[in-house]
Amino acid sequence: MIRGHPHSLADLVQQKADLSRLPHIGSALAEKIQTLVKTGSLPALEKAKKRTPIALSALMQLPGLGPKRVRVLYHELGIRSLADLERAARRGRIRALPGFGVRTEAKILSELQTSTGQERRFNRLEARELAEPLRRFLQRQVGVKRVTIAGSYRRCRDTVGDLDILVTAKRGSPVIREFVAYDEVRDVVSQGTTRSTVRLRSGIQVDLRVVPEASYGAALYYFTGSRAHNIAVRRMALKRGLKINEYGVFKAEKRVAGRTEESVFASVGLPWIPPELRENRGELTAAAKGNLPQLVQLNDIRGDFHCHTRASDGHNSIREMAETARDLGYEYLAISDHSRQVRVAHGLDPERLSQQLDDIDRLNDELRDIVILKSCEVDILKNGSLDLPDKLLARLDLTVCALHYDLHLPRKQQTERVLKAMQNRYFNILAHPTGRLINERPPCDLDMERILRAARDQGCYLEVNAQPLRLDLTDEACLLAREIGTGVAIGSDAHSADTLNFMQFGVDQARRGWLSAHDVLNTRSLQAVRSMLVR
DNA sequence: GCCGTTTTCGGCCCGACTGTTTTCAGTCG
Repeated sequence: MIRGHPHSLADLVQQKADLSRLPHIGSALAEKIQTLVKTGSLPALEKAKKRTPIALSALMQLPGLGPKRVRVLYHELGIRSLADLERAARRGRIRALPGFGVRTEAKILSELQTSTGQERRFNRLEARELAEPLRRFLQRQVGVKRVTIAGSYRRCRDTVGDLDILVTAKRGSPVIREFVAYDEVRDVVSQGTTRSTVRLRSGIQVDLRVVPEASYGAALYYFTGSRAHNIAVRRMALKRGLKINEYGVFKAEKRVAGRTEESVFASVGLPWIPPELRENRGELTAAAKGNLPQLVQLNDIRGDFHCHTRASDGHNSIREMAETARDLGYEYLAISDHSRQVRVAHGLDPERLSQQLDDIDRLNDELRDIVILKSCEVDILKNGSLDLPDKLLARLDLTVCALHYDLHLPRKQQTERVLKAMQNRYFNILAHPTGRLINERPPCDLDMERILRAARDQGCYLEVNAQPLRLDLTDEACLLAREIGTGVAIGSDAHSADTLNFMQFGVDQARRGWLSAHDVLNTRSLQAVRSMLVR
């Protein structure tokens, strides 16, 4: 709850807000949070640390070991680290413990060999490339009707830890046997009659669930999650004397819903909630009040403000990019090559940019059904000034401004840097605001709330960068933008014509942040965009 | 430790798979 909250709880404590009004925070936690913020330490935590070695939590990371077994290992054998565990297992001391046996001991040893301890998450493109071939494979199996990838993949999270696949099939279908025999399977974790778990060579875990067609809606709902959302809805059901499981909604023994997801939601008096919102961060209250947002869709997108050509580090010409954009149904496409500071990407100096602007004029005279906008991905220099002279920026239709260097500045300095850049009247869109690269580079330290407020007040926009490695803003930052009332622009940041369609990933991210078409600049007509960009 | 168009006390989502134990606890999603 705290991690997903748009505001820092420390700020809320300073403002003397009543924390116990937040969901899942009662009087006890509110008091502890206050103590933590005010004193920097927490007596209850220190006490718990004394009672239980903190290292024990590492043991629970191992598949098959939970709190009960770790407790036995610690109390009976004094095991408090992975090294202790391995030693005990090799000496055959674990098999004698109550609740353990020879097989469990062997499994522990084998997990110690294979598990790295830090399972990585996969970005959306990686996940899609692993999931789609498997989905097609399952679809071909005898007796299979539907194959749907559920879980965080369906909720469009920026990364997924595993794949959850739902299959509806006739009784007796060999789909699970075929699943564990899939070519990419490295090892089989479990295999039953209705579900199975495997690990693929890539390291990703895949959970397969097989249910009859009549349970499709209930199973899809259950398997989509999130867990927190499911638990909250099952609670609502309990209050109505209903039970929800993956087979349907039940009143006593009688099945009253479950063929579709809509029927499951209806059983607790709610409209269907889009998967992207199912995180138990307010969607249930909103749905109950009829206040769900009308989420932005790919169809709403009328143009793209961020793409590259061969002039900097892209792979296609302006014409090729524009024609592809036209084929995607866009009204406009802004060419935003790098500015000179970004030398590794062959960034444009004033002379080359000005040549490009002339080229765009000529192409616009020639091309029909698409307007090319003049833009540039202008570097924000360390002192907060822009990398190109105002005189040249004035010739552009818009700018997409970004940090590429000095990403490690302290929070205050980094924030001031961006705020100063934003004061330039030619600054329009802050591209990939935090600079994070998923699994590669952490976000830079920015006071996002201040930046969002300043952007709103000065008529600037923040980008939701659609590159699967970036997805920056995060969904949480989108939520904050929505609350503050700051507009966003979804940009593909395409470096080739065939990746202009990464736009979908950006739209998904905006949807997770509850944004509607109204909140997104590039759902507007060209005429509206032109006037909205003037500061 | 949270929560309450039943409740300020007594509940707390639900089911599959595995392995150990002979009917189920532990773990997981």
